[in-house]
Amino acid sequence: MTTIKDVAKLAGVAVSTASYALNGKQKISEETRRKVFEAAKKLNYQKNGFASDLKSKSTKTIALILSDLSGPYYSQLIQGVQDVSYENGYNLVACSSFGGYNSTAVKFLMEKRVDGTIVFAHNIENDLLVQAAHESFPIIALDRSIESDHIVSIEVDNEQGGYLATKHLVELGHKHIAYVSGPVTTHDNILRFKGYQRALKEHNLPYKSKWNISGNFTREGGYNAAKLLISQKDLPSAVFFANDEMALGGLRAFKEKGIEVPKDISVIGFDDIQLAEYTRPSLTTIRQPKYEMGALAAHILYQLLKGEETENFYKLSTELIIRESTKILT
Amino acid sequence: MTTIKDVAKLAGVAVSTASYALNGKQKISEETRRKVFEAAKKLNYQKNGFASDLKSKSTKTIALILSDLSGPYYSQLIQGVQDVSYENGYNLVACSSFGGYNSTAVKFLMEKRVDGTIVFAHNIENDLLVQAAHESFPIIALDRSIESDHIVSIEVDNEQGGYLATKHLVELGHKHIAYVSGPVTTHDNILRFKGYQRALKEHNLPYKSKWNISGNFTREGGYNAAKLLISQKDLPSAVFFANDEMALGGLRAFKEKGIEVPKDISVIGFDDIQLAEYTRPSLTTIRQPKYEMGALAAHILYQLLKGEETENFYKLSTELIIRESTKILT
DNA sequence: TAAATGTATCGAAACGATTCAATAACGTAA
DNA sequence: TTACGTTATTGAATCGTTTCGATACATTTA
Repeated sequence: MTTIKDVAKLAGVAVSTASYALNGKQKISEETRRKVFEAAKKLNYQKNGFASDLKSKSTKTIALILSDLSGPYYSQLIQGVQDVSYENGYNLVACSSFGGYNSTAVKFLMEKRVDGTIVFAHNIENDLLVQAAHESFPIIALDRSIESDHIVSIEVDNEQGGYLATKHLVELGHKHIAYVSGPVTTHDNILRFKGYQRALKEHNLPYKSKWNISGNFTREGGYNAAKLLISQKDLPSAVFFANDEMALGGLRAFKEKGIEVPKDISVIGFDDIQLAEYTRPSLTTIRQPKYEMGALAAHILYQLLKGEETENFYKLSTELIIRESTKILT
Repeated sequence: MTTIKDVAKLAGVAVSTASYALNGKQKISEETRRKVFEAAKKLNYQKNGFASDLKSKSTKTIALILSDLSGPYYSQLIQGVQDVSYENGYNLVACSSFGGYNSTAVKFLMEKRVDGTIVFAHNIENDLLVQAAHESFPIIALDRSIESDHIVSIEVDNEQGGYLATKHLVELGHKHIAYVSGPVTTHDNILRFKGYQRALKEHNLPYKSKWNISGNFTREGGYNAAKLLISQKDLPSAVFFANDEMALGGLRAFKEKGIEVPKDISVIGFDDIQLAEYTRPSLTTIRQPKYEMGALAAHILYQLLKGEETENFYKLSTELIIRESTKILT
């Protein structure tokens, strides 16, 4: 590989001069600048990014860490981050935390290969983030709440979302509302469930534990949960699936058993994934402001990188999207 | 930030000893190893990735360059790349070529911030790839064909796909088959169109230019193209949309005008995007082997990085997926 | 006991850029 | 002519690692 040394030699100038010329940083005569660029072109010179970063201690790049790079779920979030990064003239790379401690994500976090990062990956523990964060390496943690210097947390108000979903069903006249949960220990699930309970209580509806079924946040899980509900004696008149994927599985299960949605049973999901609008019936759900979340995260990160002050906790609210899968109880 | 120097000092050993201990590379006594790790932990030492990369000239990381990070379209491709990368113990980062010459992608390409790269982004020109590729920096170019050292091209057989789609319609008895094209200059579109023409010719069907409408590969474009077809006098009995997005737009246009698919008109797409199976009617289409493409690309890249020989051109074939949007002409 | 062998540790050079402080070159004012 | 200011150029130090070759010391072998 050709280095700046080679360029300098060919151009007949000092290495430092070549560097100044190439970066346009200091007064360099038109004449030598030309010579340097000519030499660089002739040698097909390209600077070594590492060497440059090492010296200048800045990469003008941030990383977005996701638990799964390939998830269509993230698409809008990424868009938000991307747009704001572009505006700020920063580079963006995405990497996955798949593989836990050996993952690309952890490598980027620990070895500071970027100027800062946005983390949306629950398989990375809080401790690790706390350890990695630093004055010169701010971290934005999405969908969790961490109390630590140089870390800003952004959460969607899952409790409010759970409440909204349940309230919608209640207002349609439903009194028997099942809740299909995600993994019971997850932050998201706990809060959504809390919102569900709050709405029930507020409307004086009893909570029945037999209507709380675990679905694991997967399509398959939702399918099985719905099957289980059906096989129990009295079917509720509405089901709140704690995410859309599970709701999709649920819709399939109901269809297979000849139970019509929304005629026989109302279904509501959570997330508003892209597919939600294309299912038959289309899915009523709680929209998470994903684009906004990404944009906000990036925005705050750039503020921190500029040394500005910010809050260290933000909460975004959700929105009820009414489609065809819920209707008034007759 | 604390450096290895600090660690060495605290542990009372030489810098080189600390490095050996931390990396487990050379014989180091249990005693000093312990001292070094203790010091590192106490100081919360984390190595500087740049410095390390600079010296060792390898990052154990590859980049996947996409024209749009957020596109759900890429999901399976990414999955393929990710799986193979994980098997090979390499790190993967994804970056976008949005922004052209100022994009993150170009920075990664030119400054060699990774060991090699897979490029699936048409807004990066061949010349740039040729310039960036190097013995120590192999590039896999997807969906285009480049003749150059250290670049391997992988293409989906678009011509065959176009042929397959058209043949399917012909075999269903259709004689009047429209083609809704993408941007006319794009590689993909040209080949798909070629396949369409070959199938027509092979079955002695005439090609009518009024049935070749431009749809720009977008949903909106497909919608407008379908509208245009409808407003022309004689409607064809089948339409081949050069991608699924346009087909989606087309379906909407037909529905709005009360033209039933597939009763009144058959529709076929190209790509087999995730939504294709959820539209009403679900979409008959040509599946591109995206996962396989990603996996193959990664596989070849790792072969090159190991210094092994490979072909420098690969072609993958497509598959007809029959769903509800096409039927026998009655 | 001296020589040979082996092991753990160390010092210094290197990677390829950036940047500070020093110098050279040159025109201008005194 | 000398002194000075300005501007373009340079040499050398530096960033934080890795790694080569040297060294010191302990152990085995002849």
